[in-house]
Amino acid sequence: MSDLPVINCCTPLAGTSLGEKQAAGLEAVIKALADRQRLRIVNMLLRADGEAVCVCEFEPFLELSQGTVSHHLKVLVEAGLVERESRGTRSYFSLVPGALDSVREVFAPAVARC
Amino acid sequence: MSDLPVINCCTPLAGTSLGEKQAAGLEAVIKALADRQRLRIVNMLLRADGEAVCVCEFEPFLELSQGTVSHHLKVLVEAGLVERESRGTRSYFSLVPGALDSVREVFAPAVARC
DNA sequence: GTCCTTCATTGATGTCTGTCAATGAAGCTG
DNA sequence: CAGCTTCATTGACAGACATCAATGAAGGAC
Repeated sequence: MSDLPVINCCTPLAGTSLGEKQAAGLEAVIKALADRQRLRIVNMLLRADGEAVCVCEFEPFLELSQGTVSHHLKVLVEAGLVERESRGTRSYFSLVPGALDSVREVFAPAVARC
Repeated sequence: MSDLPVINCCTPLAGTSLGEKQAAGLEAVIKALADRQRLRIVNMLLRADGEAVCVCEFEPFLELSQGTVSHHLKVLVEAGLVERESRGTRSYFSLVPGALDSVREVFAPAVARC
């Protein structure tokens, strides 16, 4: 599982026939979002409006063990939706600009795109 | 697992703090989309442009056993994304109008909505 | 240097899920 | 009616995944 490119723009679901391989790529990104705790993480990051958020802020909100929080963040990073930044002994996370937009576009109707 | 209402409009992720319960509702819908075969089904339905599609058309495209195809369609129906219609001995499926739009709106940025 | 804090990783465990083969139910056709 | 077609459901099984507790790694404070 190398680094997944975030969904290619101009590849909406309504476009041409979706083969197994392309579907698998899309699946990887959507799977990263298909978990309630990770949705809450994305929710926090959206509300932070671009600001990076420290791991220590997620933990009390999610009420999960520290290791589990770290796991969820890793999943989001590997999906290309979130990026990590180290500051001293802490880690800060923020949304990759435009990543969620790409997800949104996948479900756009079959009209003019990009 | 009773019938899931499709995501409420005006409930974007960028809105207020997402609790466990709300996150679980969203999770259910996105989980239904987080499978490559179901993505391909949605892809076919989008390309059908509102027309209902027979099960027997999905099967050769997906190259899965008939029972598995039936399973995937059931998941999409229970998520509120797709609806089933019986004609004689056949079943036809189509996208629930607006359902994907609701998914899209969930990932909208924190600006003007609805 | 030693200690503490913060985070990542590992290993273990129980649950969920995608798949198939087999069976069941419901509608046509003759 | 009997037989056939189409689809849904069931049972079984392997693989994936969310979670925790425990351990490891790296940076700051003293």
